Amino acid sequence: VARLRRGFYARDPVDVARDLLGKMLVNAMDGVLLRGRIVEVEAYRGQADPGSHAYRGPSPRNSVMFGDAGHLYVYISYGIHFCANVVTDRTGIAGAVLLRALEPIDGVGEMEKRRGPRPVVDLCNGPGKLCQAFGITREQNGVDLDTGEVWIEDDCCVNLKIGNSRRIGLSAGADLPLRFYVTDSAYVSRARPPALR
DNA sequence: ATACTGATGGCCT
DNA sequence: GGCCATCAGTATA
Repeated sequence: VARLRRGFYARDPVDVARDLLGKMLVNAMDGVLLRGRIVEVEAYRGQADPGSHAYRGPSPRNSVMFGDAGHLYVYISYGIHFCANVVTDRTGIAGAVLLRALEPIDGVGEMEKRRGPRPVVDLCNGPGKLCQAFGITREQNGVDLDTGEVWIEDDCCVNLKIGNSRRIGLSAGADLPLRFYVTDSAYVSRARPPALR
């Protein structure tokens, strides 16, 4: 049970994405310890990835994607929800991994309080849902996972069967197979992933 | 089971 | 003005 360090994140986003499956997202911001196992992610590149926020170069919104690896990139989705990414790759090279679904482990009561009463399986099975359950907002944009009150730790979870599909909800870059998920998990955002084409 | 829709902020051309 | 890396609700089968 050790916090992942910056070196883990400072690699190609596809490698980081695959290696994040099975790890624990931890939030100690509010005095309650929230913990969830990462079961679904998507990799985003910068230039060369038309589905990425960084495709057209740096901007005020995407600037943390171009910064040091191991920081959170949080943005507002559809004006209502938040989505949380982990910044990857070398400084100056944009790359990120979107956290799409978690299996709730610790602090389930607190998550239910924030999400409203519903089945545990529906607490964190989507990028906006897990941000709501964990209390992640625009305020956490740029938080350092290496030193901050939010981090990811290794849970020694080996033997995972990893599935691969197109990314969800995109038009540009929709054909790239950059979504990864734990095949047997009931906590992913969709039972049937979009076909690879 | 799939299909649509409204909510709603901010970034983009 | 148009377009989203979404979600919960409603409708139709």
